[in-house]
Amino acid sequence: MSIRYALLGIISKKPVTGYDVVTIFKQTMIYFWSSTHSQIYKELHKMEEEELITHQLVIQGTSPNKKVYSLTDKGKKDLIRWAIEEPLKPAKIKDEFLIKTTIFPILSAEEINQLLDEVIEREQSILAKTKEWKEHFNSQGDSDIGTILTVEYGIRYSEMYLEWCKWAKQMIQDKA
Amino acid sequence: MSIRYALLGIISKKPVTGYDVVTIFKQTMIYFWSSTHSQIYKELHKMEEEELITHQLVIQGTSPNKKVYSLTDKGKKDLIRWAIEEPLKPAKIKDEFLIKTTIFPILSAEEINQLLDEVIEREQSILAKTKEWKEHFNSQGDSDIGTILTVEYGIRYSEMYLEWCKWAKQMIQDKA
DNA sequence: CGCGCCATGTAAGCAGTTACATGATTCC
DNA sequence: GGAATCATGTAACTGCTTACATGGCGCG
Repeated sequence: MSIRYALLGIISKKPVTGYDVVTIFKQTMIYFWSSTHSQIYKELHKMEEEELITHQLVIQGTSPNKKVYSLTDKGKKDLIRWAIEEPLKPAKIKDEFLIKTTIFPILSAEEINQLLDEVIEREQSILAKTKEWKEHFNSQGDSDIGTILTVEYGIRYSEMYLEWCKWAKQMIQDKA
Repeated sequence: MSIRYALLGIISKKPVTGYDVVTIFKQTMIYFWSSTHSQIYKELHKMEEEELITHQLVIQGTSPNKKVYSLTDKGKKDLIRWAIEEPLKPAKIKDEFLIKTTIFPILSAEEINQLLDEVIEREQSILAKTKEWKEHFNSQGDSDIGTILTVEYGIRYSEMYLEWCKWAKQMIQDKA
């Protein structure tokens, strides 16, 4: 159900198409939520049925037509109500690599090292992209406090992860 | 599908009941995965059908009978195959609080502060429990490297989160 | 006598993923 | 000519959550 409020949050900043919602979602929210265009389009339809958003059809001569969504009053009220009244659900992480970590005792040193290197590479690449996005966002002169805070979260998360990997490597070497 | 390997990992350490699997899962894996007894019992049944695990029924005179599960050879092979061959899927986080963060611009200073305090309290309580579990685990003389690494991950994650919250509070004050 | 722990399961429903499906434009 | 981007959707399936359901034991 929270995906709904993530999308309402995006639309609350400015009117956007479904396609834009997907793009913005992936740019600004992958650090703490995940979804696909498939789920997002469905949720937009549901929210429109419930009158939380409306759309205006924009006929574009040549390129495909598009629906530009904006919040209704009801939508804005519901978004704020959710933010301040709805009790916080605990955060959920699903990280396969950490499952693999639990069975390190039955893997060989090489296998463990390969896995760790793989995950370090993955995380470094994510961190680089996040920093790039932060630079891009800063250079736009945009100062949306929400975006500033969540991008920083993304960076800190990746940095913590990489530190932990480095520590884990050391730990394993010491134990061997 | 990964939940399966989390459970196989638990059972690989020593034969356990479904109830034990649930308990151990919640003690050692909540930092990076989430599930419920409902899903776990179902998955155990499926895995037994596929001959990755077997059980022995233990009749307990007075208390309810229990099924003690252990890995089959097939199960152990599949677990290791998964760990070293299956490509890593990216980690997924679902954190409602960070969705709320994105709409800070439409909330009042008090509302934001209340939300932040709430989340700080939540995270402090999680961190305290994790540290407690680490102490308990250390005092057992157990030195399972998987557990050492993942508990440390849990602690570092919570510490990062709290640091970020503190930073966010400062940031919001500076902007005001 | 009630609460928490041990112990196991099922059913209904919602959330989320993957694959299928289409098509124009722009840039190289 | 082909790839990337803009643009929108549906179908089938799997995963996950919430609620329902039961019951004995040990402790205070």
